[in-house]
Amino acid sequence: MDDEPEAVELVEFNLKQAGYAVTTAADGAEALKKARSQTPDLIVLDVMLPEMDGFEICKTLRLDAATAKVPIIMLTAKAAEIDRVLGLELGADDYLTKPFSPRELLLRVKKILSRFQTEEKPKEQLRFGDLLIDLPRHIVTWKNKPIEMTATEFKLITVLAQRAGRVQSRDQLLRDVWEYDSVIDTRTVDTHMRRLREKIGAASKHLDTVRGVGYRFVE
Amino acid sequence: MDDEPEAVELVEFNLKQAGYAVTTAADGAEALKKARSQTPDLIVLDVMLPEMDGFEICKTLRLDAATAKVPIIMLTAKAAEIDRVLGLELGADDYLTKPFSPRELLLRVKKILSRFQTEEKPKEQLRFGDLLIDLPRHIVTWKNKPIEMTATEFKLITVLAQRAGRVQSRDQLLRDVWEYDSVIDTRTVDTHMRRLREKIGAASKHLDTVRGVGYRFVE
DNA sequence: ACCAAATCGTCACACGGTTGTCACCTGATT
DNA sequence: AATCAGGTGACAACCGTGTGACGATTTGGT
Repeated sequence: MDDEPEAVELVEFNLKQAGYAVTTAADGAEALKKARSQTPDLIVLDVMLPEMDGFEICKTLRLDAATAKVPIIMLTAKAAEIDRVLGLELGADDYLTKPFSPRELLLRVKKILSRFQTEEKPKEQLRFGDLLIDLPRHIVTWKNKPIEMTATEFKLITVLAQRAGRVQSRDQLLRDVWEYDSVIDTRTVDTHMRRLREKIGAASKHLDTVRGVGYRFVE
Repeated sequence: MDDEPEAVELVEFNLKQAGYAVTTAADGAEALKKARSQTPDLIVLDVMLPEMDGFEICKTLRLDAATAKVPIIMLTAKAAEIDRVLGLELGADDYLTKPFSPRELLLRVKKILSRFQTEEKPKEQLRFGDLLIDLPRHIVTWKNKPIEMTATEFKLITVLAQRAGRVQSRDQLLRDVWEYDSVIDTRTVDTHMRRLREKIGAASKHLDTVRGVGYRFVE
């Protein structure tokens, strides 16, 4: 999130090289929207932005419950701004004065993330690209649009997503989705997978069939 | 409690800003004395201190019955000290490596305090658009007009609204609204939901049925 | 204490969505 | 070519929920 396209690209490139998943935004409004919908692990925010400046965005992020706890690293040109940036009013977690080296950025990112990862919480949401599974709300959305789904289908996609990457046999799914030692035909799983795929449309790319074994959720 | 006066001031300023009552101490002896006489809710302790170092103070605090149970956050410069700080010998509750951002400190303080103070005060009023639920007054209004409601119905809508967004199963509702290990039929919940919906009229748009799962209050 | 009204839990019924199964088809594997 | 695993369409049974009604209990007023 920056004003100079090259700078954005530089940050993006370096973080991606380091193995982080990166989303960028061209202006403040987009930044807020994306931060809200994706709740990232960390936000790198430039003070200088078109329309709404970084200070405003920072404050707004802190006020929204969805983003209040997301650590923020501010990019600033003036050393004089540092106090304000780190202070209570804005509440950024760290800062970098421009120009900065990619290595420096990575160090800060690593430090912040390692510090905040110590707080572990049971996952209430599963996100894979545009697909979001919200457990307590019992809602699945694709590109922020809700997908109608029956209780069984919801359970099925949840179990698969929670074991993403690992193949689940039909018997395993019957045990975990239908619970008890279901007297149910294993082919029933196929039918539910079909209905699930129909409903989630493009998101069905996440649902792999592993011939002779079972099904697998891929990221 | 720190060796560098500025750092002490920084911590003090930020904690006070956040609404905490703060007492400071210039050295270890003073720290021990104040801690014993005031038994604070939380102690922030720098490892580097004149005369008696933070490790010693920490141990001493733990030995004294008056302060043994007070949570301690240690400030340390060396990451290598972390194990010792959190270990059994010292038994600090959390740590921060310098330099740290004020926000980070606040987060830790909040986290620790919330862990030790199980007490949470729930909101007194819940507002969703034109719908207002006033807990202490035991009144529900829609567009400022009061809605007559029985005690059970009020409890029901309150429990649902307090967990707004999250689906509540019938069993969960029976536990939380009717209390007891209710010998009550889960279908009873349906009946009360119906009566509730009738009474609140248009506001019933907030009450979702999630088939096969339970009910959900939506904003 | 008595009666009337309100409240509460349960039941039976109806309706529509959901579910499990089957038969058939397609594409892969041998 | 034969076989097998999985996709697909259709369908009947079932299940979950909304709804109206009823008796039991509680509440409140006289």
